[in-house]
Amino acid sequence: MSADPKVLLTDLLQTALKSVAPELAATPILLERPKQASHGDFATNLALQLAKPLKRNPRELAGLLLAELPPSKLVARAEVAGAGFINFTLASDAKTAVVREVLARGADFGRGAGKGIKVQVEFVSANPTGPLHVGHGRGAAYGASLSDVLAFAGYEVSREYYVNDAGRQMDILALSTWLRYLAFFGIEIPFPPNAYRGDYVVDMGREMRDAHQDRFAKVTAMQILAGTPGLPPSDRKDDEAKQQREEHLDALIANAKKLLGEDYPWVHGFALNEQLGDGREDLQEFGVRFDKWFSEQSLFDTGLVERAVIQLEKAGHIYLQDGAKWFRSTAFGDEKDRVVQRENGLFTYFASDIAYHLNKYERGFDRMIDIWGADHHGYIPRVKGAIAALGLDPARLDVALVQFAVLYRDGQKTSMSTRSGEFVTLRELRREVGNDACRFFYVLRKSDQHLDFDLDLAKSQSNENPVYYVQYAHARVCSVLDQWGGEAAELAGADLGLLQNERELALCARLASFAELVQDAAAGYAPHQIAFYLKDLAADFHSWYNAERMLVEDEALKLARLALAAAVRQVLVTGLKTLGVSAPESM
RNA sequence: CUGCCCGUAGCUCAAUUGGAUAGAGCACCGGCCUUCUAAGCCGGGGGUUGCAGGUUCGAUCCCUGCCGGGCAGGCCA
Repeated sequence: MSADPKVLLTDLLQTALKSVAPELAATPILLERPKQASHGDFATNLALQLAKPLKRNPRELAGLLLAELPPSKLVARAEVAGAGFINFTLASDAKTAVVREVLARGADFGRGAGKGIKVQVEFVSANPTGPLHVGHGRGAAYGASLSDVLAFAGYEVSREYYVNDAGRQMDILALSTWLRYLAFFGIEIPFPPNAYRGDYVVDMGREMRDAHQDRFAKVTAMQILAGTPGLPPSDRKDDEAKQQREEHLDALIANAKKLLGEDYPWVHGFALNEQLGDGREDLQEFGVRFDKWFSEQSLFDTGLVERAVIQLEKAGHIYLQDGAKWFRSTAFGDEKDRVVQRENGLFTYFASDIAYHLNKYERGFDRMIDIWGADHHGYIPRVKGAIAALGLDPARLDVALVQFAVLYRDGQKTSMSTRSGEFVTLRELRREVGNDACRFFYVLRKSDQHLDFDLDLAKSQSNENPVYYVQYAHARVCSVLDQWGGEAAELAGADLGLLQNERELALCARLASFAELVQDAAAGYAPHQIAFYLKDLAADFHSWYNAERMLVEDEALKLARLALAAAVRQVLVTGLKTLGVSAPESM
């Protein structure tokens, strides 16, 4: 017998449909759980759907369907309501059966059957040029939770971090580190304003000195500055001054490469590994793990970037202009064409990104999800365009945009400038509010919504804090089961027919909707739905807890209630786990 | 100027993807601890879903036009 009432009702309706309107037997049967308890446990709009093609009154059709509906012991009541809905109320046996199922399946309750669909989720992918900040934190929390929800829903998930280890930004970091290192030997030039100025760069310089003494310091300030255009006055903000600063920086990088020679890759690699390692550790502490760290440099090393551009060229989507190679992305809906190879022969970031996505497709993922900061939204048409131009299906790629998080303290916005060096790092945020509150708050909003992150609320150990509210429900169950002291096996045989009051049946209905919710959250890339569900489940539990006692004299009733409590605990644990939040046994 | 996203209770946000009387939390008011954890519960007030049209049995959701806010528009990443 199918334990799933939804499947049963679908079958019953199918039968009724065939006899009422055989020509429309293919009409999809939608069953939803009404928001209002008075509308029963399930409702269908089938009659409303049929009304138009049959040109008949929906309420009348609903009545005909009801008349043809085969009877079932699990259905206590079925009635026409509203504009033509059919509402079903389940027999209480059918409602409470879920408790036994939760206890039997344990951590697997709610898990979707394997779909055999391979999904890759790429997220964070921050430049390893400094500490992760609170914006990356949201991408990390969202990506990790989404991945876990997808995996739990039955997809084969691969979590990936794209490491931008090639390109100018890394050179700037290497230069910055070297300059800080040199300062320890009294070799100093004015520190470029557009280089990386954070304290962590000074720390890396110090580490270099401690490990290698003056090995990289056999130069003079004069040599480093040789041939550079110099810096314009710091108060000049015009375009010409900005450009001169960039040229100055590039000249310094060129000098560093020349002066360090074979040591330059060492310095570059040192800075990269330090920052990448720091980020990896940061994320690991945050409960965020990746299956693969994909190197951008490897795309150049294996010649894939070149191959990707050649492939586009062969397909006729590349043209030459002003000495550069342009991809005709306007042919694929982009606003303007984009350069893939510069006049100086260097490939653009876009070129390696095309290669990266080509590589993803070649690895055979059925679906790919890129999680980007919302400021990159303009980048979507060109990437999808390039994928289409390569003869691949862009619909297999979804880009999920994550809006910025704004921190509030004492009702005031806190600054998160990345330039000044006073930006708030993910690590600082985690230390201040704790990993659990961090993870939960980050996914408490739809990802494409701006997030106001209230630091005071996240830290408060009070009923205002939704994290504690959910965790507290879990701790309460633990406490009661602990005081009972019996064996879990005793609960499996409890007489669930004794669960009869409204709050108990509501709790059962909530548990029964979990698997469906997981599927919805996965399909909509919406882990926030898990968070809201857990809040609702906790609320149902707290309400029941205050209204009824579990440890009552009546042995059978006690077991039934404890079984329900244990089932609630299991789903709380499962749900919190997908969000990366702990479930403490006492608080 | 152009493109994308957003606009829901005083505040922060949901709304089963087009469903029934639009829901929570905070804030405000009033109750509940000699009984399994009061980090909890129960009750109350609070809305023309930015505005104006359109599509249909039915719109917070889809289409058009305004108003307001955010982001983007490099041979940067």
